[in-house]
Amino acid sequence: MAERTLGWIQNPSSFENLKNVVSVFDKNSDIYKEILNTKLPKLVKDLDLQNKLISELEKDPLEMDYVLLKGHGIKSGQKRADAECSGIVQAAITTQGGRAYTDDWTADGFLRWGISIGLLDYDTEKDTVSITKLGEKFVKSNSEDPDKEILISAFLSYPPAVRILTLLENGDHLTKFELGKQLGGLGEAGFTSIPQDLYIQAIELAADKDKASIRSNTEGSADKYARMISGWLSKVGLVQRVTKEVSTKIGNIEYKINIGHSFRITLLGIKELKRARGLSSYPKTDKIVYWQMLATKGKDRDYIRNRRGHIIKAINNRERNLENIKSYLLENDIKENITTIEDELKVIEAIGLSLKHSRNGYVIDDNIIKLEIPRTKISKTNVLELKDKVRNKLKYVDHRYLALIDLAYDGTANRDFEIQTIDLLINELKFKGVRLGESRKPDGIISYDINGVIIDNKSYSTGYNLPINQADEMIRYIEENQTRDEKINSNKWWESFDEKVKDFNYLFVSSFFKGNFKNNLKHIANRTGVNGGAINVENLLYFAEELKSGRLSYVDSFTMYDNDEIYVGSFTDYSNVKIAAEEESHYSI
DNA sequence: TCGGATGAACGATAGAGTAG
DNA sequence: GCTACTCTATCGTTCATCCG
Repeated sequence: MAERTLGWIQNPSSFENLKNVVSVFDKNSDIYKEILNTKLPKLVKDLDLQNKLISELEKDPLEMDYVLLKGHGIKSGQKRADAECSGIVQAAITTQGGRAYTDDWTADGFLRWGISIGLLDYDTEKDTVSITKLGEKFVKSNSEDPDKEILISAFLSYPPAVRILTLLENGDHLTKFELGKQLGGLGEAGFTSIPQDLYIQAIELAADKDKASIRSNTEGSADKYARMISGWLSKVGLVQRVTKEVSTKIGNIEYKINIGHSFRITLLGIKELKRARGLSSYPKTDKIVYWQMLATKGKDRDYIRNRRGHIIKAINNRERNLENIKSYLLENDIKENITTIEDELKVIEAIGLSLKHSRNGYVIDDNIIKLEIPRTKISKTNVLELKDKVRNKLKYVDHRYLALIDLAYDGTANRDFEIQTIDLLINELKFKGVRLGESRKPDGIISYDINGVIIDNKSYSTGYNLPINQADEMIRYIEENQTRDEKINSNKWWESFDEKVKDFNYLFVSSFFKGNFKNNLKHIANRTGVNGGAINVENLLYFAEELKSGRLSYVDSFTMYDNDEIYVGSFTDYSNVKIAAEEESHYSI
């Protein structure tokens, strides 16, 4: 079975191009003829491939191979911009720069789009795509209003679009960040969302020349999904794009910026949403839920897809309580605790399914089509084990922050790890703070009353040994903060500390610590006279839990920096902290 | 900004190498 | 010479920001 991801679409937005792509599956369309007779012979240099693509297009019925539709990427060493046309769908789209074909990723996006909203149909076994009745109708329609009508019903069969409409339903005016945060995997890998107030802070603290690029370059995947879906919905009149003024406080000053990617529902949107739910005389709209849309990224992708898929099956049009869902999962070789199931239900809701909760349990009352769960048994990795273990211990901290575990172990996610760590400390907890994180600035700082902490984040899949150059960098920051001399560092990052902060500590945060890090912690303290510590992501979350539950006071929390690794030992029901630390290699996959 | 475009991470896979 | 396994180079998939 081919590895595919469906349901989440990054690039496509133009209805015209969407129609071109669906038209590829209609032998009578002009696009079909042009691709077959002109574009492929001209654009595909590799003659073997050209013949393959042409004979694929001449098949009857027209059920085409996903790989040949999408095409492939580049040979190693090549630039993407130099890639030749290698797929049928690539040839269906003329690019922004005026090139006669697009790249494999955008082609993949258009295929995903057509499949996800039911204009195209995907066969998981054969890895092929064909056109649906609705797709045929879309290709044949040749004016704007019927197009819109078809697309509205297509979008209403796409759960993430229903999710966006539902979030806006009560009249809220939401930005792409506010929507993205509540869409899909809720912050997990593949669904990153930028915390809005950190975005505002970043723009406000940046030099004028940098503001525009921060605006255009700071966008998580989920934020982007929200922007694209809202964009489609606004083109068919279900939502309206209205600039929103948002604000946040840094210190005692309130900063305001405008975010253009903000949306409201329209009257038509409310009406169509009701119709999709079957609340009028219309029948309920079927929901297209491919197994391939239940998770998108990471080693545990297939395991999570199965877990979510079985939970959906368990309660689709049948009410079950948590215990019964748990046993249903067990029958399908998935052993999970209640907390995990509760969190998964939130994700299922955030994907856009209609989850109802009553005294007797949970039910999804959508008519779900296309959901087929493969029978192969998959076990979870140690990172997911850790995540689910910590999940079970967090009663106060929002489980969204479990994403920190993914990020800490994902060596490529350093920036997001910094952002989400500061987000946890200032938005979920009561610290004041800022994420700094540019060159010659610490990753972030936090404070509470007179106490301040300089924070350094490092995401590493195999653990962090705090090398001496990183320790020296921390020493430099501590000394810069002590002398506060503009001549030494002109960016004056220390001014982001509240004025009353007098006592300072430092902190390293990573997946887990190993090697010589303890000596380097002591080295930092000896050199600067400032005490600090290192905390692994697991204990960071327990630390947050202790603070949020009130079992640990903010003032007392500053006594924990004693130039060693910080364990949250007082944690109830957690007697094996030390053991877990000694077994750290256990999580170092 | 809109509507994609890009470089890169990382898993999958095929072919080369090798122990037995 | 052959099988079964490992090791490596390349390929394919999918972001997570980037950008004309």
